[in-house]
Amino acid sequence: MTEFKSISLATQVFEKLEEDIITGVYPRGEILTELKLVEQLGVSRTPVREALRRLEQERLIAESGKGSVVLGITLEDLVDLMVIRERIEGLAAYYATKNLTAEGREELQHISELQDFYYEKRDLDNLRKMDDKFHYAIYNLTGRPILRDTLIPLHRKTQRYRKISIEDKDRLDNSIREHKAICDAILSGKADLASELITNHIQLAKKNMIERCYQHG
Amino acid sequence: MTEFKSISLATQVFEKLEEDIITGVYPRGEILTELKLVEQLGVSRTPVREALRRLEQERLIAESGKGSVVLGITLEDLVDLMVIRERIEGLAAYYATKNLTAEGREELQHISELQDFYYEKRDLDNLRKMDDKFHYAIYNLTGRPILRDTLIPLHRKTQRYRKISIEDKDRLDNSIREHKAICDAILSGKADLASELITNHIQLAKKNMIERCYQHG
DNA sequence: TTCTGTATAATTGTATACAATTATACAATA
DNA sequence: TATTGTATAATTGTATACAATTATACAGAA
Repeated sequence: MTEFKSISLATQVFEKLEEDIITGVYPRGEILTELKLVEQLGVSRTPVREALRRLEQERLIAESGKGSVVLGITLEDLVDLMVIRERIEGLAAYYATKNLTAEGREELQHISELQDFYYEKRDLDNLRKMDDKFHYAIYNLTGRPILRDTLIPLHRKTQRYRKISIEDKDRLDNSIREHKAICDAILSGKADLASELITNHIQLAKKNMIERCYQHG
Repeated sequence: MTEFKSISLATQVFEKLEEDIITGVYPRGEILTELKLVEQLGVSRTPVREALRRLEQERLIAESGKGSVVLGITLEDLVDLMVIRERIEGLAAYYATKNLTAEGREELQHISELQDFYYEKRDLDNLRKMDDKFHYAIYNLTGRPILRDTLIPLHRKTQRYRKISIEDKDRLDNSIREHKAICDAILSGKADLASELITNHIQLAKKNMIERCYQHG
């Protein structure tokens, strides 16, 4: 049986605001007041407040005397996000390889096939989602909560700029090739190789993102 | 004039619970229900709930159907916390050196002197607090929010095990010496040296913590 | 003008009532 | 005994009233 779970309004509000802040719908500097969000989202203050406290904890907003100010992700932040990932994501790939389970193997293969499927269709939106799924799968397969919970927000916060990056066809092609190579390394138990490949992958992604985004911005 | 700021109950509850979970007052696996906390802390459910949502975001607790289950920090977590710090804290020291301000310089000198003061008095509790202050000062001096906000929780979560570690006199002595050397490097503008020294510092701290804590636990 | 005080409005902080959900105990049934 | 259904209790989810705080505008004094 499929697992059902009613998602609380507080969580829905959090996820919507998180997405909108990360993708820039709410620009840096904008003031979010509880009342405004209550009217805008049609829920009471309680779930709004809980969402705001969680966003604060993620450093996506900050209290500002009057309302919460949106911090969002700057280009300077992007550089740091990628530099940190560059330094620790190899570790995640290493552990994922060492702790690979049968289900993990299947999951990675499934993601790899889906990636091909969306690539054939030139479906950029879903390809970006596959990038999420691919990296999240690795984080989860590590079996190391600290590593996973450190990396997930770092990856998620790059979302806005990744979107811009994969509009570059060359980069998209390379990215998919790199994913495949990493996948192969993990599935064949080559932990050190997986680590090295993912570090290179992030380095290349960083380079492309920064170049393109500094032009756009 | 000194800056006053009334701290909300929600924040006080959060900080107390965070500390108690990290230091093990609430052991891993314990169930926290809102009602229990309301009675225990003498506040209403609203601030308790906000605190719980923030703790969830920090992955110190998790929902469990019935109440929130305490996750806390395991020894395996400790290893990962230190490995990650080992890989990125050098970057923080580098930026702190490059972006050093007059106030930053004063702050570091002040912390260094206070450290000597408490060392003379063999005041372990305050010495641990100086370790916090020293590392937080560096994180803040980077001027890089992502780096700071990634490192602060990683450092804070090691608290319980650091306490055990500095009961070892040799380790305490070395730790203080290492702090001094890092401080000197930053103050004299040697960014690469500061980076290298702090990486070694964390590596040594990690080694000691793990050895001692695996005995204790 | 610039500063200071004060009233007012805007906003957040807290408590609590009630609704909805979920777990639990226990009886009834196969 | 094992399983299912149902009532009950425990718990969380949400809305809202009221309190406290904070920002703002504006008048009056230096």
